[in-house]
Amino acid sequence: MAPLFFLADCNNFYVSCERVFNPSLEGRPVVVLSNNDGCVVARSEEVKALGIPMGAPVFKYRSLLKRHRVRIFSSNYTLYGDMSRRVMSILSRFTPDMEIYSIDEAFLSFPASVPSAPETLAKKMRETVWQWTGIPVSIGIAPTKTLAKAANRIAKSEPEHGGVFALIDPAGTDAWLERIRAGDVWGIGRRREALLKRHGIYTARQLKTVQDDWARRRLSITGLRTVWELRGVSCIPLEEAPPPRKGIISSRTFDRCVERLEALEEAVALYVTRAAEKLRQHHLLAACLQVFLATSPYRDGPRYVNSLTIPLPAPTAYTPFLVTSARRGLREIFRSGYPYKKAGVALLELTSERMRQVSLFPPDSRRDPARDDRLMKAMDAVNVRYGRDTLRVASSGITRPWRSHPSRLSPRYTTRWRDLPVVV
DNA sequence: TCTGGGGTCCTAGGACCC
DNA sequence: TCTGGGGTCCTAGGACCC
Repeated sequence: MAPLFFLADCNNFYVSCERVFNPSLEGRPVVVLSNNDGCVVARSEEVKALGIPMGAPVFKYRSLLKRHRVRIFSSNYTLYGDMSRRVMSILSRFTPDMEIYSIDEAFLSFPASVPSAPETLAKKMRETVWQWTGIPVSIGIAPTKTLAKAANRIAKSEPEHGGVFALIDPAGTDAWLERIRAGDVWGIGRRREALLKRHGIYTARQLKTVQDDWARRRLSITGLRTVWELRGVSCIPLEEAPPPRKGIISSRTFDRCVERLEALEEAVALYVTRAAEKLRQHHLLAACLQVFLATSPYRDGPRYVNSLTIPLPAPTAYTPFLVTSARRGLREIFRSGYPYKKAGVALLELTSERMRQVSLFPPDSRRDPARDDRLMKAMDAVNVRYGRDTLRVASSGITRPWRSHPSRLSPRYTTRWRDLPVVV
């Protein structure tokens, strides 16, 4: 008997996090915005009903948001990350076989023999998460991950099922797949949906019956897997241990255009600082650094997009060296006279710091890497204790006029003492 | 004039996910 | 005026090898 996949997915996760600590938001329209307060990235049901799509640019919907008195929040990733950890740790009590798929979703697998009534088990999971965190979760159950995703969609869209839905019996599954658009299937994005439409394929049910060689040719190997998974053949296994990370990116859109090289250099130095912090947090070293900059893809006028990949002489996590390399790279690709809207860096070719490759020809034999490590440890420790950027490289700027400031941030209720909610 | 076959590796770009 | 950020994987094409 094949195992069953459960997909537990938090409903409107960011909005739900805000509501846990601010019950006055219950039953009212709420959105959470992207990094620059530019786009809508989470919507309450009331907002979905207004027809505001995911990713909607705020400025285009300003009047609609205002008219319906939508409560607007900047994204508070510190809060969402902490709430996510709580939800995941509760889910993990139900099975050791769990894959955390994203900040608000986890796949869990059970041998088909174990849950005699999978829906009952799922309802128990749901109730526990709700009771212990206040976050509503929906759960889809099926013999493949792709079908579990589809089942989850049904659980969410049809509340009469109590937030849990199973697609287990193959005969019944087809009738449900008939009602799901092909573009809503996990793994079918905009481009593939358009291609499918051109071939008369509109529903998940139709997608399931395409010829294998056609799917392989037109949708690539990943698309063929999707088709098989819709048929109930599991092709995408549970990944319990997260695969090693391939890269760390840090980038930001500016809230207005930046033309000066000096400002871009500051921004890039800051992004490198953030990426290097993450690198050390994961006990990794980078052997390669990429720096990129771009004008706005939305504006008319001259466009310029470029990037440069710089191999580093030896794998490192030493911020000052990474900053110097990135700034040098930036100066190479910078062209004056363009209104830049975005810049960023990526750290690539990551290796474990325990496997440090010693160079036969160190770039600077007078430098002692052990000393650099100690300096970074000290800097990280100070910044953890006294707050981010207490110690930083001067090249990342002092006033940082190019930086955007989210204006509708909620308190960090669960991770900062002075933001702790008070019950009166 | 006529110019092989088989293989690996790297990169850029595309597509997808949340 | 104002449009997110951080990831992964796949494919095609070019460079290179013998």
